[in-house]
Amino acid sequence: MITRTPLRDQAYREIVELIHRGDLPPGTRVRDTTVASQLGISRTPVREALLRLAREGILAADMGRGFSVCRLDATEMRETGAILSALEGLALQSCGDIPAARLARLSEIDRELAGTRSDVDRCIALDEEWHRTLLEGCPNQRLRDIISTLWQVPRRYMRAYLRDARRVTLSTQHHARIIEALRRNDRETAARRFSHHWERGIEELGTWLER
Amino acid sequence: MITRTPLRDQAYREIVELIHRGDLPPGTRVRDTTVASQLGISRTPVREALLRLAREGILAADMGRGFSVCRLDATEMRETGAILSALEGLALQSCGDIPAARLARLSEIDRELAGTRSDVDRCIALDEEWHRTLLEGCPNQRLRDIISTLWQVPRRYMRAYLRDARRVTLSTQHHARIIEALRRNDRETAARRFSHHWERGIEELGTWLER
DNA sequence: ATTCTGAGTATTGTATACAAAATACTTCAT
DNA sequence: ATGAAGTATTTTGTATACAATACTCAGAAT
Repeated sequence: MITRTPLRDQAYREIVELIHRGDLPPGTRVRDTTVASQLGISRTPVREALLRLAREGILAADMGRGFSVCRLDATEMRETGAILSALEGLALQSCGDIPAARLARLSEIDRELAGTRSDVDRCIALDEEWHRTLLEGCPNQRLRDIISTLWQVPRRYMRAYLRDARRVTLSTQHHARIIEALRRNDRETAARRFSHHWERGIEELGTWLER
Repeated sequence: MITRTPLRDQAYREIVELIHRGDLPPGTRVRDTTVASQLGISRTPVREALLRLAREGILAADMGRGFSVCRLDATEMRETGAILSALEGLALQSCGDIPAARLARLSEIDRELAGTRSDVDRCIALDEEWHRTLLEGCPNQRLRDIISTLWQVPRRYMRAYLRDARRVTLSTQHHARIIEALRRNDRETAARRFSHHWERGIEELGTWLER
């Protein structure tokens, strides 16, 4: 089956890339004309993508003065963190039994994560892949969608933090303990450890931001 | 402070109204040109509003063939219901103590709800106001925002159900029991009853849809 | 030196134009 | 009548045009 994809979707992905690559640091103004000419398309689909990113909390849209990349803000981070924690918890619950193969894959990701010290981007990608893999079996499509959208927010904070801290604190310990509980099929404990993992992460990022 | 609001926001609200009023029943194609001329504005802000509604799951956007109002679907309803249940639970938890005045207001809404038998729209408005009032003190701005966006989905199902069932089953009993727990400051029980309330509602709508 | 002022430019929000694709309609063969 | 094929008409996605607002920065006033 063939599917033409709208330009706005491609534009969306490109802009997300630009932001996550750090080409557009927090606070930068994003001019639709500039992006449009960079991508070789017109303003219309670019603006549609920017509007979407604004709804997702990545960009700020002020009437009459266009778009800009949101500044990092501890409150916003804590807020989205709390939401993601709850939603990923829900997703984990509704997952059904997690096959051994997937648990093995999770351990595998952790092993690679533990071995990746210097490469910030790789670290974040692996951490996110870990979460995505964990919730792969969640049948609630919409939940998965909301989660992956929301993840864009903490990802920005993690990147800034890791860049700044110069040390990779993404502890794979928590991950390991969660996997351990899942292996025993103790969903209850796994969920509790999962939310604990989130809380610790949010706290770490929060105190760093408020330094 | 004066604030000009973008046309797209006004268009958004108008279209939401159209859908909720039932002028655009599920399955209807929504032509941007038509809406634009109805509202007396151009296609651009209308399309921006439609795109947003598509992201929110109210409209379906198929490449090359525009927008249409989503058909009612039990799975979708259950999915969003589960998410909303979790999120409103989280919001309730992070609310802090709920002042007696607000609890009184909740009872007041329930009283009015119990007395409103025939008017479907009024019922739904009251039910939603009840929820909004309950979570009024939630400091997590973004959470409140996501919740109110997601609410658009169940609202459509409730309307269809109430219209069809001809009887108002929106039991204020559950509400009363939640309020009772909150009066005793027993947040734990309140939260449990709250999620139970959601589950029952979802189930009722689900079985009706699958009739 | 700093703050105002205002012309000139850039950028935005919205309207319109246009080409491609989807839909509706007509015509003709069965 | 019914259905296929081809043509006209909408409608869509995207590009461009335009008017209004916001920014820039040189020069005047304090």
